[in-house]
Amino acid sequence: MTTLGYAILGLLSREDLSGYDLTRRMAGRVGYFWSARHSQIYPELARLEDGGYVTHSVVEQRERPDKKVYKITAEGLDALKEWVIQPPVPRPTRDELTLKTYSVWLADKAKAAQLFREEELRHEKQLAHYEELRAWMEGEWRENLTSTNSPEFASYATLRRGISYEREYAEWCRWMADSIERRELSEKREKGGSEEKGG
Amino acid sequence: MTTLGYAILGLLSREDLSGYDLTRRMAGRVGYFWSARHSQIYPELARLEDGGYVTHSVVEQRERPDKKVYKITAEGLDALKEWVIQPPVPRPTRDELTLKTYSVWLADKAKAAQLFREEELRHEKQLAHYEELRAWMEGEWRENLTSTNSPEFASYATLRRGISYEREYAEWCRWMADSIERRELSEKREKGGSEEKGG
DNA sequence: GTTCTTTATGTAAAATCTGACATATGGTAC
DNA sequence: GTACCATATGTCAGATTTTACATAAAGAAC
Repeated sequence: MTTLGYAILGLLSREDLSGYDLTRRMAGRVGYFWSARHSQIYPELARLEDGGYVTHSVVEQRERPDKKVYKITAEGLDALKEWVIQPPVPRPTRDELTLKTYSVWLADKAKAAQLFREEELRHEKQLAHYEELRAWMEGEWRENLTSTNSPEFASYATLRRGISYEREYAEWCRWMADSIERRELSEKREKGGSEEKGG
Repeated sequence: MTTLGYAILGLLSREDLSGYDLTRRMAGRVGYFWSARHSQIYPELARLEDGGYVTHSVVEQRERPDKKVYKITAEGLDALKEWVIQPPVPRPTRDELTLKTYSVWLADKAKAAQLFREEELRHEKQLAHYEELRAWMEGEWRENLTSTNSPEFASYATLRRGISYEREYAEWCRWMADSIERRELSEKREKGGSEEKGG
């Protein structure tokens, strides 16, 4: 079983869904920390059905094409429960912006500062969106959040990770942009202001 | 050009290295936020040389096998400088522990709490290691860190990202473990206080 | 009526990455 | 002397992921 398989089972454990529904979910919610295109999802669903983890039934629709709605089986639910408590396989963290940072000493400083400023904004926007969701959840789900046995708690916990992740990232981007701007300014001042720059 | 190619150029812009050296670097430093095995690095070096981004010379050694030492070219350096200030291609964030969290409502709570406790420890250890490096850098590189034009500043900036990333992750794991433990306790209390379980 | 969009399900080619296989030098441990 | 380890460079099979190709129903826009 692949991680993608468990991601799909995680969604199907909450509600029956079609491949198309799953594809949309994989661009939100779970998709904050896992994602897949439909070209990965359809074949994976076939493999899951082969393995007995899901079943499907065809639902005929009037004003839309027919769809296959997938349901998790008892075996699928057991596999998912077991997977959840296993330590995650260590995967290397790949982050292109941090990799670029390693070579930032070579870069045009004005453009570099702008890059980090833009990324700061991007992460702050995502953070603001998450904070809205959080406020909504804490209001709407007040009772459900008191029990770790509710899917609502699980969604909330995932969102909390998203919030602290985005906040941390935005703050680091701000520190980077500030650092570059501040030091460029002080280096220009040292040179005497009206001079041109050199190597 | 692939991101891996730029990761290699980033290392070669600081010092000439062999494929073997690069492989070791990719498991540290840069490797904190990008990594590759030697089976990826050797073919990529050949492609980089094909594209004119690097050249190599064979260095004969007495007590070890000969090695190919790679050097970045002017074209390679230009490409790297340009890449650094380009916005990173948006990649989906994949994090298996957070994905597991989405299904934690199904899990055995004692085992789930233990999982997050272990992950908390793992990230705190990594954090402690990074903090040591930070203290060393701030002492040893005091002068170099005042200029954004030094590779030392770039290394330090990358490390700062590592530090805040690990701190954020450890804190969230702690919050998760605490939440699960606290709520499990209160639910047991509600069921009838005659059986007392620890703290 | 033709084009565009949303819903809906697939396949295929290519890129990327991991894990295993393969070879060779020379030092140290037993 | 032989087994193991660090150095050193490669290939190949397979898994994973992305991008593009492909089809089809029905409504909405022009």
